[in-house]
Amino acid sequence: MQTESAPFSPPITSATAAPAQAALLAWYDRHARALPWRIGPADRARGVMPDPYRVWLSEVMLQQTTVAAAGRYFHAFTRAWPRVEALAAAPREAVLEAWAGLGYYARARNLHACAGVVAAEHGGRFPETEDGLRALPGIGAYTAAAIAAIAFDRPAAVVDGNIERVMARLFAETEPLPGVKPRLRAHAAALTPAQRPGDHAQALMDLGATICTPRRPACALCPLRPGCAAHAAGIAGELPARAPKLARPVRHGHVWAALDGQGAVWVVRRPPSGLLGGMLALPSSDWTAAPGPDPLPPVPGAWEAIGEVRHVFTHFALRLTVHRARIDPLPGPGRERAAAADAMPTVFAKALRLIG
DNA sequence: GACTCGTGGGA
DNA sequence: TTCCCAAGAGT
Repeated sequence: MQTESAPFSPPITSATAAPAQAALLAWYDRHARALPWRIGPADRARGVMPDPYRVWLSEVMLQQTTVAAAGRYFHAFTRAWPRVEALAAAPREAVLEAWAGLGYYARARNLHACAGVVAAEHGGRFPETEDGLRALPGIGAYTAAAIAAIAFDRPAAVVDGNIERVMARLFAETEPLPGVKPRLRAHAAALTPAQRPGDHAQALMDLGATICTPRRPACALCPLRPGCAAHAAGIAGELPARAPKLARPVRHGHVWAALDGQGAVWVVRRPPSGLLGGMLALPSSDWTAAPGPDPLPPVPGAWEAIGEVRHVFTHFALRLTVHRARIDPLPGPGRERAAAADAMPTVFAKALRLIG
């Protein structure tokens, strides 16, 4: 039933929330992105609901991560572990290896821990309430609300970066992030409908990803334009405001690639928490602020410095001097080089590419 | 509230 | 090249 939305104009209030919600859902019915983990609006209207396991898995993968990057990993994970019980039963090392390259590795550690709790303490079923979900490892305020809304159609106020941006513009909130977050959350909660809350949340995220974009928003195509205070003021593209960001320091370090005669490379496992925690790696020095003299290699040998790898983490940049030597037999566990690169965080994969 | 914690793609 | 930042969580 396609109804002409009633007129609404800024500021959106309880009196005009309903027309805005209707306009948004009508737009979503026509323009929803087809995503591997999503049940589209047409199927949902027929009562088809998504698998909570797949919703959870996708939401964790999508934390601070693009849809394009998460897609490949989503297919690999669902193929290897189709259900939460299978993921819970998998060795931790296998899960971390499958996550290698996707970043923010605490997500993988928490993912495996969460699967264990759901399988062991909840009979393999995800809790349906925000509070129940929020208590699980790796599920914070956003992810709990997203799963509750998308998987269980609960009217939870879902607030991610997209929705923060949409709310900042819709209500012309000019105070910078992160201080303005509580106000944006309140707006999102007030706009959450009792009907189709899952589609509403996904509609706002799609709108933020395709129309209400960070730069040069396509306001001409936006179903919420009639009620958008920022558009009315001509400042949509400038919101949300953000606190100025700090410079990124540079750190320096060394990695050693010990190779045997069969093309295997010596691999180590990093400490279980902290940066790249629990991940497979090449032996490396501490990473320090100044490029001091070459430290002692982890084993004696004919080490040769063959180049430098540059890599950027969230809060610092890294320059690693890469050393190579023939060490046979290896001093510890080895792995074929291409397979090792696939199982390691990107900074070590770069070093392995360098040694050719 | 302020830090820590990855990566790749686009402008 | 450089900057921005994308479906945030844990401490």
